[in-house]
Amino acid sequence: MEFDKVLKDHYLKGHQNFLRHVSVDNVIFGFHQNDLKVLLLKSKYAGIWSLSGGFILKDEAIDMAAQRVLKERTGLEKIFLQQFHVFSDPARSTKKINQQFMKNIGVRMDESWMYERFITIGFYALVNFTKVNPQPDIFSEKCEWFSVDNVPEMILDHKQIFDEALNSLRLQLSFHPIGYNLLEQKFTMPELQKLYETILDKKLDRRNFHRKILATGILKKLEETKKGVAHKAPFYYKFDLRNYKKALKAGMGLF
Amino acid sequence: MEFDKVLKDHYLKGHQNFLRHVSVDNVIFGFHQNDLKVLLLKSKYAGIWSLSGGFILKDEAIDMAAQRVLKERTGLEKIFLQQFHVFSDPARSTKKINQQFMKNIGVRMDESWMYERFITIGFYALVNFTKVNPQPDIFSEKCEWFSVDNVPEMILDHKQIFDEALNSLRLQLSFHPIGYNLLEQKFTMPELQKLYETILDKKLDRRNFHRKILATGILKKLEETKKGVAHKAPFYYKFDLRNYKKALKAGMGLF
DNA sequence: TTTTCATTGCGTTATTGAGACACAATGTAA
DNA sequence: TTACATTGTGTCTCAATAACGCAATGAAAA
Repeated sequence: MEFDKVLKDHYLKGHQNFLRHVSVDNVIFGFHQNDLKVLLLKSKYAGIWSLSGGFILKDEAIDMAAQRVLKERTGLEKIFLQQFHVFSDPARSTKKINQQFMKNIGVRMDESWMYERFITIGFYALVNFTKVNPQPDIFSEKCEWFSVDNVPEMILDHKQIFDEALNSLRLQLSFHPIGYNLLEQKFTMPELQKLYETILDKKLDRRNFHRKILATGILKKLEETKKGVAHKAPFYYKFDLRNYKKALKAGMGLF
Repeated sequence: MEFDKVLKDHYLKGHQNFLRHVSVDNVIFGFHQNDLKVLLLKSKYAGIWSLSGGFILKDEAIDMAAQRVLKERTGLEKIFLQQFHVFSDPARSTKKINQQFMKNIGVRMDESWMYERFITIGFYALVNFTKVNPQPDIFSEKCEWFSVDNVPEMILDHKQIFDEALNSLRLQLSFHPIGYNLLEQKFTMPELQKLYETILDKKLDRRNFHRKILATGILKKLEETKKGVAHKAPFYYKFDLRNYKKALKAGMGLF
């Protein structure tokens, strides 16, 4: 089926497969070159950036729906996903944007479930940046990473959803395996520290960070050091998954 | 309209007013006689206890829906409500219970939106026990408080929702005005301590609690003491709302 | 009236933890 | 061979926390 036909079909008959009025939106976080990033899509029709969202199959749990959408976007499976808030303002799907869509797609307001009101459940995802191969889906023309402190204008209330996600990430830092999911398997102490600093949005003392994080026992030091740096080479570390999970359950109250 | 007619009408035509597939469930907490309690309803038709739930009007935000449902149940308005989790297992509305309902109410499975799949958004509410006048709604025969460590069997996944609510309450203790909403305006130090102990599910040192909580500056000591106790009478306190709100924003990391 | 006793308010001490900073070690680049 | 940015480890100070002592209170018992 050619593209326009697929899209029109989704607008006219999608409600046969999906629940009406409910969607999921994923805020996909990655960490690269000491910078926390978020993956956004540019819609073909709206011409503006948005989160990666999708709908819920009639016999599917929302977590599964979020996983499925995430896989379509990143190719990754079994990713860490966390629901954090439901956005339900009746005015959040504004008429203005819908009318733009309507004109572009050629489906009347009264013909499609897509123009009805939607309640969306926000998830945040933590992915390994280097393992992701961003692929725009059929509704999008581009798919790109943005630094979290330099995001573009977004569709609907997606900026608000993004802000909430970042805030939730901050609050749940002590209870979720954020480092484990965002970093490479091997990483250096400065990299881990930068991740914490970015999420918490504050500077931490290098030496105290080192001591505190080691004291938790969640790290295993490797003998290998990083190559090609013009100064003392830092050691690589990896997570001791057993201890890490134990520590998270108790909620390590660092920082 | 008589009762049976109202109910049947809701089953057959409710979807004209409410969103399909989405509901809210409130876990209503109160504190009385040094005991944390939860308000439950006993359904006329299922004959088993449940949380106070409801549906979302076609042009209503979920928070407003939760407030509306709460008012119908407790008579109270402008109550502290916090969404904490979405429950979406496709199997959560089990056929077994629906069939029981169906027989009792006399509406066929294929006739009613009420038998379709529901995703529910969990809220917890903090209310002043003495201001509540529990009133069963038209679907319920009874409405009663239960101690949180002695709850009865509940319908569907409501026990799981309740457990999650209690857990969220624990995690958010430092960020939400839990004491302010659950206690009387005037309260004693032992009462406040018992509330914290119940929610955290652990004993706290009486003297250290006293000192730490006063150090935050969120309390105002009154000159009045409690009457009619067979030992040294504790002073009454009330919250210094200005300082309390300021402290919550920063998140006081006590206990 | 006096004594008893559970409980409260306030205080002291010992231990732990956090933050600030010093300094030697490392390894590429000048 | 030296300079230099950065890392790994250690120390010191101060504040916060936990553990415990004791006198004061006031209704109930004697």
